[in-house]
Amino acid sequence: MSSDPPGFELPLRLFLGFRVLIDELHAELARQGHPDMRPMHGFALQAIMRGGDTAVELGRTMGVSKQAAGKTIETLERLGYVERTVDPRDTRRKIVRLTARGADSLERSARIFDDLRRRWADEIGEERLRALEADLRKVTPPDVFRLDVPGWFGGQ
Amino acid sequence: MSSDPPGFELPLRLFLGFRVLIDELHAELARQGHPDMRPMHGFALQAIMRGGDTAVELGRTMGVSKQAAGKTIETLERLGYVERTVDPRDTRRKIVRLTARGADSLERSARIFDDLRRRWADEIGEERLRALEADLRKVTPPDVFRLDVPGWFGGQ
DNA sequence: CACGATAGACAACCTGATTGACTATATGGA
DNA sequence: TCCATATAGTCAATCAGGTTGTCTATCGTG
Repeated sequence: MSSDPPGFELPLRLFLGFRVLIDELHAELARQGHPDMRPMHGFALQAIMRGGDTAVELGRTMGVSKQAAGKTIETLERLGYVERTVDPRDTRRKIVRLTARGADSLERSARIFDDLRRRWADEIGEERLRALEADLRKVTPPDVFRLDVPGWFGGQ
Repeated sequence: MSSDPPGFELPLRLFLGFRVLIDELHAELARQGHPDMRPMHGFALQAIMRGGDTAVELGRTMGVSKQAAGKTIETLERLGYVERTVDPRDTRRKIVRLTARGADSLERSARIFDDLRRRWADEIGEERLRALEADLRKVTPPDVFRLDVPGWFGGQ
């Protein structure tokens, strides 16, 4: 009977797989006119689309402080991916909205991710890829957009 | 015929899987007497064991500058995970070595990772888990320790 | 023995996160 | 109606971890 692989390989492979996909996404995004996009920006834009329409909301969705979310929005605004307008019904709030450029980057990202998935399917087989996705769904939280992603690696 | 899942789910699931394992590792490490360990520390300690016995070497192994590696070593030294001695044959070099505490943290990590892997195997089946690992090996770089991990997310 | 390469340290700077404090605006209850 | 409290956004200080550039000490070789 063959022994199990060491447990430490699994997280590393998961991370490497993630990293490979994200790196290829951004290499291709750069080729398609979005050289300034960073991994975090895609997550933030997604979070903004799904109801994170103010700094506080975005912070809640991404699991960071409202100040950090505000800085991210500032960066995205400077890069031309979002714009802010005041909420006429509550002048404290500043509504964040994707610009055409922001929407374009998300559409291209979706297409590129589909292409990358197809390449993995070619490599390991569509059946195996579906199984891999189904298995990961079993061992990860259901809501894929509640990432709490930024800064959890290494920080404090 | 059923349509493919959207491509963007794959990287997110990979990341979430990674994150779940790392978070549980560190929760358990904290319970076992290593509350100060951060994800990066584990990688650095591993890299130090595998031939990264000076700042320059560690930097090369981890894909960061020697200055960044030096800062990491400083942190690990302050936390009591490594110690530095001068190389008697080359007084420029300062040899980094794991302390007993550093070695203990790696042994515990290995055991915890094995336990976590077993839990995944219970959940999705040993066969499926082996298939998942094998498939990921096909689509990721061979050397699992050359991560270039720090700072690639969001940087520039 | 002198010169080029290497190891480590120091400084300045960048990014992205945090907490704390402050201002302005809403909102709900006495 | 008015005041207390909660909320949105911003500013400032701080931290971690990364970068590049510079400097010194030491090594090793032609």
